[in-house]
Amino acid sequence: MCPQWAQPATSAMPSPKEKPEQGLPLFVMEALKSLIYTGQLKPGERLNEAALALRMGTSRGPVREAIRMLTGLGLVKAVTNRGVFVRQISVREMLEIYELRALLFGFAAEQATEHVSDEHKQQFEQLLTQMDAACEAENANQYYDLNLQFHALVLRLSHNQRAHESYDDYVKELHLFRRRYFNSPGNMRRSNIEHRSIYEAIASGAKAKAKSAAERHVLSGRQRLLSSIGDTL
Amino acid sequence: MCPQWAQPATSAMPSPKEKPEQGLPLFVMEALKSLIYTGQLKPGERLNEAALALRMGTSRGPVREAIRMLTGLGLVKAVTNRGVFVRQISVREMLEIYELRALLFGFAAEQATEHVSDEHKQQFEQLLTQMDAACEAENANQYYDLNLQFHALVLRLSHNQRAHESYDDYVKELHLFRRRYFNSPGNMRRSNIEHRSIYEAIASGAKAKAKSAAERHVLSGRQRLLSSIGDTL
DNA sequence: TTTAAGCAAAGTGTCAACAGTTTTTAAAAA
DNA sequence: TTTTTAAAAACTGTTGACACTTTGCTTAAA
Repeated sequence: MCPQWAQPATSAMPSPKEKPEQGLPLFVMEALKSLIYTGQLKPGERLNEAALALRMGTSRGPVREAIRMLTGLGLVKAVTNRGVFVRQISVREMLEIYELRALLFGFAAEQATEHVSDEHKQQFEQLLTQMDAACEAENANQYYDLNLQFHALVLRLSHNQRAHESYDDYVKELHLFRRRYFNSPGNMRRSNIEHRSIYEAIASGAKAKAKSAAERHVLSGRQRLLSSIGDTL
Repeated sequence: MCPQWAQPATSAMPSPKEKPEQGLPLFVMEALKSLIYTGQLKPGERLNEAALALRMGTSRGPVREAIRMLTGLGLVKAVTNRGVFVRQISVREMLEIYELRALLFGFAAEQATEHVSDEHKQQFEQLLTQMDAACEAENANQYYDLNLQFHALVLRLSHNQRAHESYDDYVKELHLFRRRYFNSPGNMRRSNIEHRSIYEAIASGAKAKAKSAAERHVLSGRQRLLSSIGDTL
């Protein structure tokens, strides 16, 4: 469900040499974030300060500061004298977040009807055909990437930067859900049909329709995820 | 617009003695948060590590870690080799956040129609009469406090914990807006009329009406704030 | 008087050492 | 074999010191 998972899962740790003078803690934080999102650090797992410091080529100080940033971001949870652990979200939380994501995406689609230009329409159509192609090729990684772009375009057209940020936060949070999720070709096709109806509503200026179609799209995605959990339970 | 601002602005710093064994960084972070929300640390102001450490009775380490948590929370912004500064939000950001807050509150009110019980209705009515009383007494602090409780009750009845958290985050973020805002008696009265119509819609199970009334309420609040800015510009 | 260079003060960035707590291991008793 | 107890190993928590950067001030030249 995430493009960067496609990369070979080698220890793609940014070289400690290239410490872009922008702060060691920030550098370490990005590295940790990447470790979490790529699944090299799994939900529930503990972060060992000394080991991480060694791996990053720094002392424990900057590592601790990076970890604190992550607690602020809600990616990890600290327990006193015990360590910090990668956050794990429950099914209930997952459902709640999907609902908020649907709300936000519906809002964005609604607003997008007022800001979409011919140029944007071209971008939309290009994305849609590319996604169709990815469906045919059953290329889940590429589909996921294009899917992200589609959603990002809608959010951008909402002309509410904060909404875009919140939406991205929710999506990232959903990555902390226990299990990797892989789109089946059938799911991808169904999903792209929904994309098309969202786009058409936006392009034709049908505010209410765009909103409800966008909301339903996210909720359908939730349902697809939910049933794929049921399968593996 | 905020209850804790009512407290005498003495250096109400939690005594460094009572370090509840839950972590010094967390303790310091709470203290800093309080300093920011009470306005003792104003938006744009720099946080001096050494001075804060002295004030908190610790070394710079825990203070730095606390500050990092705040950067993760978005309350402060760090600039390398220069220090960290209390975040300042622009008018544009303020407007955007209000819009999201409206969306969320509308959603909560809509959902609340499905979970409201007789007991809750009693709580609502009590809050509303108390707010009426606060209007009469022109007690802005008390009104603000009750107002918070009213909103919290709606959010609680949404049965979406994450929505409640996001809503609170938005409200807190709005505190970083440049200027303190004080409710005029007229504003309080208008606001409470809106509260009543929200409650009545929720109590009668009118989903759509509850939603739109709640959205409009927040947007009206934004408008009231906006015009109070215009006055002082 | 104004501008520029250099110096001092203040502050942030990083680290290694030490203190206290938790977890693991091992040995002894039941 | 199972349970208890005790020592040790592994970590987290905190601190003071030191390096480097920025800022402000002083002095000297234009």
